[in-house]
Amino acid sequence: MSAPQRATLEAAPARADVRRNRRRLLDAARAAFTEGGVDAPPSEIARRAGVGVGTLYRHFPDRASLVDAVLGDRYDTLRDEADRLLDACATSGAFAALTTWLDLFACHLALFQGMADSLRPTLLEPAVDAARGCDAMLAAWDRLFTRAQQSGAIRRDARPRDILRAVNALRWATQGTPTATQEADRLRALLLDGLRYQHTDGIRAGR
Amino acid sequence: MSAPQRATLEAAPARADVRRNRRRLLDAARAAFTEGGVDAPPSEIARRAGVGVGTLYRHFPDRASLVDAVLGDRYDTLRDEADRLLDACATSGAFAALTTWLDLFACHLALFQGMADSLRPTLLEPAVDAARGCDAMLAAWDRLFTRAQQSGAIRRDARPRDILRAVNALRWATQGTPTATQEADRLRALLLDGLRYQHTDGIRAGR
DNA sequence: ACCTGAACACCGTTCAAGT
DNA sequence: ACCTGAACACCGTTCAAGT
Repeated sequence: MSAPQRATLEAAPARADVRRNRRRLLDAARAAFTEGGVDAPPSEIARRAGVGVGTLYRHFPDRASLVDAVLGDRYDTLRDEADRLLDACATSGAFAALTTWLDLFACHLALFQGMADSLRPTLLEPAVDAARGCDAMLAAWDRLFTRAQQSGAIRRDARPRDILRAVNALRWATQGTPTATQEADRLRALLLDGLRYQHTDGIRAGR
Repeated sequence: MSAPQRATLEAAPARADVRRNRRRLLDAARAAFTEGGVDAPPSEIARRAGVGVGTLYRHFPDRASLVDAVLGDRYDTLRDEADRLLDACATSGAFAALTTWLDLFACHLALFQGMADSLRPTLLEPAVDAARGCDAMLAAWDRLFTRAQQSGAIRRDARPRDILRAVNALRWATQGTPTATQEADRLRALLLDGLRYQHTDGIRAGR
């Protein structure tokens, strides 16, 4: 009864000026995020958009919803890439598919300053956040990861969500430095070598 | 001329009530950190200590100095442990020494909530913070790490500071969950396997 | 000298008034 | 319905007044 109405309202707001405000807010937020990271002050975003702060809060009740709206269909794209790479496993190998996708994921994390912090609760298990439109992506990653395990490309005693959390964390570790991306890549390569390390003696690393 | 005076003043404040206030502030801060993490509000710390907020700021101008004061000689202890383990390399092996020390480091990071965030700038290179009394520890870690590289226990294309940043980040990734320590241990073990992974074909992991 | 806590500055969010 | 921005709540820091 009310479900279709809500869907319609969310998809296409009634008035033209409301759509225009939403568009302006998204553009302003993207610009502010690019310059100051996802923690850019609401007042600045509203000022850039030429609207009052109240309008910002009316359109996007909390920061997560604003960030997600700016991100748009990025998570869908990442899911599609994961599915595409799953098909490519047969020819290119499961490990290559894994690292290729994680490069894309790392690139996504580097979009704005503060993305790693923003995503941390979402990647926890059980997730603290309601999943922010990235459920499908996470599921696709799980499939890709499981395939790599089944093909013997990576060790079996690792969990898919762990790796995402770790990649996110390694990005966080280097943020704010001029060579952040380069250093995060290096740390990720190290982690991935650990992931494909095959134990020959049954002894766990560490203690 | 003025250096000895300053040292004397820092070591033993003139008045008894000043020493008492400092002691109370440290006890209160430790308690507040334990309950609410290192970001515990100054007002709460002052209230617990039974002093005004101004007294807190007089004794500890910024939060980093308060955290470091509460930490006390922990960094010296960690440095001593690193030196001790350096001597033990001959008998127990360099890799075991490395992982043992990193376990201690990880344990240190778990002392209070928010420790990872607090330490991140300090572990950057070039360090953003003035080194917070952990220079000696970092130097000792460098020695332990170099020894492990020379003995062939770990790969040569890794940097000591990288690993510390990564271990810090992996702790950050799991903080706030009931099984944070356990999960951080698991991720660290993965990273360490990557660290001792010896390339047999010259091909780097990932692209 | 040192301590106090009101005052100040700042920032995120809400909501009464206006269109 | 939606928009505005002053008002509110909150929190970290400072500093004039007091001891």
